[in-house]
Amino acid sequence: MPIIKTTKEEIIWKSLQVFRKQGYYRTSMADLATATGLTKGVFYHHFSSKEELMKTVLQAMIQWFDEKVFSVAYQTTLSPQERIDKMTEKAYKAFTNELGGCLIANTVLETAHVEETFLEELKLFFQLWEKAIAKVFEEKYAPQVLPEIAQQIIADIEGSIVLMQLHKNPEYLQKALHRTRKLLDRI
Amino acid sequence: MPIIKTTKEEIIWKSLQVFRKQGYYRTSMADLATATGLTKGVFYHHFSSKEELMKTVLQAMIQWFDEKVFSVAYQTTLSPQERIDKMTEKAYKAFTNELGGCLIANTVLETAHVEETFLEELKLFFQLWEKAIAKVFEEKYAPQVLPEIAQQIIADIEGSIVLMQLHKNPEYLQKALHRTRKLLDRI
DNA sequence: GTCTATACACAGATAGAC
DNA sequence: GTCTATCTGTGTATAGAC
Repeated sequence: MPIIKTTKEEIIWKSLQVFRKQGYYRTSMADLATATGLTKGVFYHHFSSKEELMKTVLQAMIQWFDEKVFSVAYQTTLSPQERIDKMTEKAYKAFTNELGGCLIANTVLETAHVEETFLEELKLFFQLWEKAIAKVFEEKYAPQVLPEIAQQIIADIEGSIVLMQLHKNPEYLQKALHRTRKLLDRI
Repeated sequence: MPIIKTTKEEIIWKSLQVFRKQGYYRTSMADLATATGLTKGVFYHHFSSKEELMKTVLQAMIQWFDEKVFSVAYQTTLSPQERIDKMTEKAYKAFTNELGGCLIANTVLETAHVEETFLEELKLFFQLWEKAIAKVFEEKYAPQVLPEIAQQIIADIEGSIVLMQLHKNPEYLQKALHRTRKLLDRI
């Protein structure tokens, strides 16, 4: 059996960092090859196209969030406050690691008006996020207002990430997450 | 005097639409030439580079917002409620015309980690926006909390634009603007 | 499986005719 | 001022040696 130096997992994870920093269109296969220490030839051995790679990266990102962040919402042995704090902490780390930012939101603004290719994955991410928030808030808010509460929280966080990126200051995100917590305490 | 078929103003405005739809990196000079009905040669006669064109476009966009939207905040003959409603209406139209979206936020996420080129313009936009909101809310909130109120409103709106773009549904933005109004009524 | 070399299209930008 | 033609670099993707 040949020794595999770089696993597919590692390629995906490193590619994700590059896409998140540079965006989809700005990132070339050469950039990705450099970042992973491979050649373009090897890259095309693993993935048939840049588009397929991006889809795989997005799916990996969504799965990671689902397992590590959104899943906390369903740990009903914890109180809503405890769940929000735990989710908040994990989300904060995820959105501020390396240079920071949310690959999903970046990709929405970059591609949504240009191609339909990634729409399904992008929508799934926000759908899972909204459901998780609704689960945590369901004891505190009426079912009719839950969707808008969740959308407000997501919008506040994503918008704060824009400001965070612009000013290179994580405080913007911190404050948004704090506002989320207050929405749970208020009633 | 030769007849100028396409004025610089028109080139800038049409380029803005293309940049907003496709993003900075994805947009080629050929795309811009097609959109304006000119040739690349003519384009480079007016602008020395794609970068210079983009800066000009961003500045035009900021000036437009400043004159048409943010200026309403300082019309102190109107009540805060009237000013918010007027600003909200204008902002809604600006963010939903054509395919919709906010060129400034798009450009932040696309370029902030890649190059410093447009940082100054991008920061100026949010600075002017924040000041305008603070002006409208100054009678209702304490000076210490005004910056965070303004940032929360901006974040909510920009995040809602992401969701609007993703689902191609302006209702997300509408709801965010409605929440802004409620922040003014609440106290 | 991993490399080098390369095909082919298109990017940004320029030259020079009219 | 506006066009056509073109330069040079880089993009995605592939072929074929090892």
